[in-house]
Amino acid sequence: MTALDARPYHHGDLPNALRRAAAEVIGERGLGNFSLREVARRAGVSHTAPAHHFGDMEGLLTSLATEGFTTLTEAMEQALAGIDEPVERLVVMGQTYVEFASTHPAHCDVMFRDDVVDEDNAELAGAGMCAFEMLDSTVRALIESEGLDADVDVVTSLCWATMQGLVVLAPKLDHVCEAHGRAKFAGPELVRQFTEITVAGLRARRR
Amino acid sequence: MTALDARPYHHGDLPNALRRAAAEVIGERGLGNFSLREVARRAGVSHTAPAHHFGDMEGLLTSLATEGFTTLTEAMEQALAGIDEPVERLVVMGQTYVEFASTHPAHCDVMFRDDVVDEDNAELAGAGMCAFEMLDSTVRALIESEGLDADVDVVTSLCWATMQGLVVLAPKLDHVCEAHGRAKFAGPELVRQFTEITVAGLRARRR
DNA sequence: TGTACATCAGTGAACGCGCGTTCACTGATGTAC
DNA sequence: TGTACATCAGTGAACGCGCGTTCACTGATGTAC
Repeated sequence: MTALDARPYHHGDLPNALRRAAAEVIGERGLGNFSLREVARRAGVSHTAPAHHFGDMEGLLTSLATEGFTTLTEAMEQALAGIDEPVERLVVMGQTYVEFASTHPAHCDVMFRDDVVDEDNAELAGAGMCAFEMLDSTVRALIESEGLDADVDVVTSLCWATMQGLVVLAPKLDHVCEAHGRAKFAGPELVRQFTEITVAGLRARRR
Repeated sequence: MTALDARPYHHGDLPNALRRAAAEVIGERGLGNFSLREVARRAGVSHTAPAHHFGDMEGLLTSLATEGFTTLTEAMEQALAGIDEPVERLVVMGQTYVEFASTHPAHCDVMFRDDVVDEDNAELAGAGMCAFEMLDSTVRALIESEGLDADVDVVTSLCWATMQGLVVLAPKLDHVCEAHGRAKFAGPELVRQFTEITVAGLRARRR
């Protein structure tokens, strides 16, 4: 146990503090103006300290992206608990993803930006694959349980791309709706409609 | 007419040269490492020259984004010439968009990055709206001609989000396919399948 | 047709700034004996 | 239980660099009279 007098020399949980600070910096200044020094400053640590844990900026951002995939996967697992019906699972996964994107924008910024992250990092690839597999297995379950005539990869890609696009376009879509004098979209409801249209399309093709 | 001796003091078409150079820089170093000085260098002009045309970096990138929307709209108009059937129009629009994204990655980077561009710029907003209207009117035509029970905004959003997501995820999807030992996706064919599934879903709901 | 002048486009030196990196260092912790 | 030493985590000064901005300037062009 450390004494209570002032701050100890060792931070105690610097890696986590740095990730939190990094997310903050990305949120406020954008990835374009990201700097390791600013992150260190916010974590209350000298500007050379991060190197001990992450090497350089790419290392820190890779770690942040990995944390993003892990957090997303956990949120999905929790939201999906007790839900077995494949279509409903797809809806909930989509809703969780859209929700995650709005509460963790900095993580999202980094998760799909290969130029800023080490794509070959094993942990990152594993965490990403893990999230992907959740979607993939649900799509497979849907296709098999209903005997649909569809390629798993195509449908998985369709679902993922749709959610990804929805997240990216959300501000723009709201903007357009405003210009058209219509109400803004409610995220979860839009996800449900997207999913149901897609599933209806797959079922229709089976006949 | 200027004489042929050496380069003239005035560039002649600096705004265009700067946009081309900017796209080059973004392509090679990413938006994160973008710099006005590097752009000026590539355009063969002093580093203070761009200010006369674009003010600052935001001005130049806003102009690049506007050019992106304009180019995209023109490409779509050309590709759609003579095609009247709404579903086929949607397919071709999607294919043109995906194609555009792969041939103009730098423009795309900038077109949907509001943090780097002046969102209130009238030209940019107009060019963006113009592209959006093409999609929107086609979706409206589809819904009306087939008497579908669907909200125009929802379907437009669905189409746009799907294409947007496809573009962003393309490298990642290819990567996953490789990992699964499957062939990579062919862009245009995937767009067609996505569109047909969505349309089938809309038709199924009408019944 | 000529001249004067305003305006526009581009130059290049100078500046201050924040950045990443390197370096020699110190403080804390764990482990071998 | 104690001591020595290696290792790990963090410091802070110094560096060189590319950046955007400012400034006084020059070269070219267009227009009024």
